[in-house]
Amino acid sequence: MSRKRANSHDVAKLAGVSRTTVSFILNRVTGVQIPEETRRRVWEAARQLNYYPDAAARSLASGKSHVIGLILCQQADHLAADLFLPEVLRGITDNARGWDFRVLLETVANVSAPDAYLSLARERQIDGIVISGPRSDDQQLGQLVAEGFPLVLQGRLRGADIPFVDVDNVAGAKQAVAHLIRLGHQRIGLITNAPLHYTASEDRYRGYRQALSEAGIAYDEALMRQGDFVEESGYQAMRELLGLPTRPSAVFVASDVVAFGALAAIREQGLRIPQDMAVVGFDDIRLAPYMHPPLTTVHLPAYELGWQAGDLLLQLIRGETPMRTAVLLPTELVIRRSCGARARQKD
Amino acid sequence: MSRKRANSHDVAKLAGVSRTTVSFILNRVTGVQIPEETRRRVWEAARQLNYYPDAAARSLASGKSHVIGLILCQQADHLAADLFLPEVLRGITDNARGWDFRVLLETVANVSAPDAYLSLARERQIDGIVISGPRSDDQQLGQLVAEGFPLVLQGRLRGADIPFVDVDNVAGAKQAVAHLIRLGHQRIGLITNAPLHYTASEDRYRGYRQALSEAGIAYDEALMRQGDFVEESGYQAMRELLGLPTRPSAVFVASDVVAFGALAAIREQGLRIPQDMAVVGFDDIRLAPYMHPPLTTVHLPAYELGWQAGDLLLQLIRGETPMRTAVLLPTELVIRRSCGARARQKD
DNA sequence: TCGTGTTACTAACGCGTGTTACTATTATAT
DNA sequence: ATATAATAGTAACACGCGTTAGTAACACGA
Repeated sequence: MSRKRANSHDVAKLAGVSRTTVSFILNRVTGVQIPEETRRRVWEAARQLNYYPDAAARSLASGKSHVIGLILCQQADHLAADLFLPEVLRGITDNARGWDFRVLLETVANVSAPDAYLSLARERQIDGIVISGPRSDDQQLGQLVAEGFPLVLQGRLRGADIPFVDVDNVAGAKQAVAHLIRLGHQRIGLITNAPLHYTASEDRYRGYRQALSEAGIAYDEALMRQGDFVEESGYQAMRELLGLPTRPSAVFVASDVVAFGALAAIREQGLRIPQDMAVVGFDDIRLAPYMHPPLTTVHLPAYELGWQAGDLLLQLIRGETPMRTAVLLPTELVIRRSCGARARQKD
Repeated sequence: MSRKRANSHDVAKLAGVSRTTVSFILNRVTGVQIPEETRRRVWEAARQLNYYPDAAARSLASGKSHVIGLILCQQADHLAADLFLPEVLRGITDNARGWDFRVLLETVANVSAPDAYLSLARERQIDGIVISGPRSDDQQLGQLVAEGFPLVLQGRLRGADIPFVDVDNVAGAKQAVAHLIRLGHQRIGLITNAPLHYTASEDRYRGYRQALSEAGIAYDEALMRQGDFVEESGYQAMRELLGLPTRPSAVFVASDVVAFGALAAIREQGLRIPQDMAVVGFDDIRLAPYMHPPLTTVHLPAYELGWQAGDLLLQLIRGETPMRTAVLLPTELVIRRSCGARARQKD
């Protein structure tokens, strides 16, 4: 028993064929005629020698690494508050696995660093890249796009014509606010999920305004506050809204995590939810059904988001021209107790 | 302007030296004497040609991929409930980056699949591996260990002598329960974070029993329930404890997520926390300070966990013999409102 | 018998780098 | 003047695979 790794040459020798034939057979190359018996012999030899083709040699020869990069651009705090990452990861790795691709992960706190992830592409370590939470001030992004490197954004970037996968934030927010209006609310506050220069944040803000507009309710800037990803920002924003001369009767918080802080602020004032203040969130994090009260919120298909991003990217890598390079996934309003509508106890 | 990627040969030509010299200079090989002027010329040529060494060729030649694998073995539901993944990822990628290593991520729902991640190692795609949430029935794991492949577990596996990084679950749980005892509680319930065959779960159970034992309180099996990662399991378990003829006056829930379900169950019965039922959790998830009431819990250093796992693995890859192959990170009890001790309002 | 396919392969090149062993030149010591 | 050592490199092999172009053997119809 040799201690050394077997290579395709060893397999070829044992099977009594050439290395070329081994390659043809193990890679299931089509258009080559090889009798079943020979194929069997080669497979058996490979099994016997415990042969695994060397990934580096394969990449070098084929020019493809069979790896895609996933870049997380959120800064530390925001990343930690992203409760969907596990699902997104699962979605993208599941899809990649189906095409024999692997996923390389990189976290990038500072997008404007000279070489945060560009070298991954330049060194040919990856065949394509998914960028989660892209920033418009990202120089490298523009370069990669210009070079025609396969690239998909997870989260939209306004003003750039780059393939992306995102949730329909406008429609989702609109749905949430329309629901509150339907319940009779006229003064509806808004706490955004993040500063408005984030596309998702702006979109949810738009949805809010559209819903108001279509119901003939005037937009009142006094009722709007900007959240900042984390619970604390929701807590603070809500306190401000509660301190208003005439406070709103309902509030749409464009992030469940931020809403979690808002709920705490409302309870702290001794107000009842939803009687004194109705709340609708966004994201439908796992904890939402168990909040106090269970949170009405807009469901976000996290797994699907990752899966679709992978799908789109792999199409680009294969050189296909996808029918849609702009994928907007639908959301769904999940009605629980915090909005005041009748609903089941949990979930 | 040539459209093709530059390779080291091109750089050599432009700088007027041999390819070998280029390699020496760009890789900062020590023990080779080259005047500053030549070095400058080569660096300049590389810059000018926008040269990035090919990762595959480099791996093939050196036998090292400079990539480590991170395998997430939790099944879908449990993975989604793992709120620390982003922090752990950040810890491990941060560390890896410092040594010029990348992180390849794989999710594995079914550990007993014939080749869930083994091929990553066999194909030489990675130089080492971190396995998060290892299972004792994992065949591949044993194989890798037997082959001497650099491997670190994140989460302990009892009965196997494999390098690991984990949090000190026993001490943490003990600390939590001792705190409740100090507050005067005698009948203290336990809801585990997961079934007991999970090492972390068993350890926290042990810590619970140790604390009782040292206080001279008899262990009462009737007060113990097994959680199962998710909120719902905590909700159900708590309902059972509340249905007991004489219910406990406090409960230690060995997971904040599970505790979140338990809190909902307690409130549903109209009981007050902590007056009617004190609660201490485990993990210190971000939402803990904003729960109703803010949850007293055992802080878990997630970033550090990832960082240390990477550190240990990279030592093994470098062929060093780490001074400790068993890393137990300390926890810290964070006192908030749910336990009934006096504390600041938030955090 | 000759030419044309068809079947079942193989020889050999190319991918781009790391690295060892070796050389040519110059400086220094004897 | 000659031996020795330091300096500044280079030639050439190895890494393991994918892939193109080509070939030997045989069948078969004209």
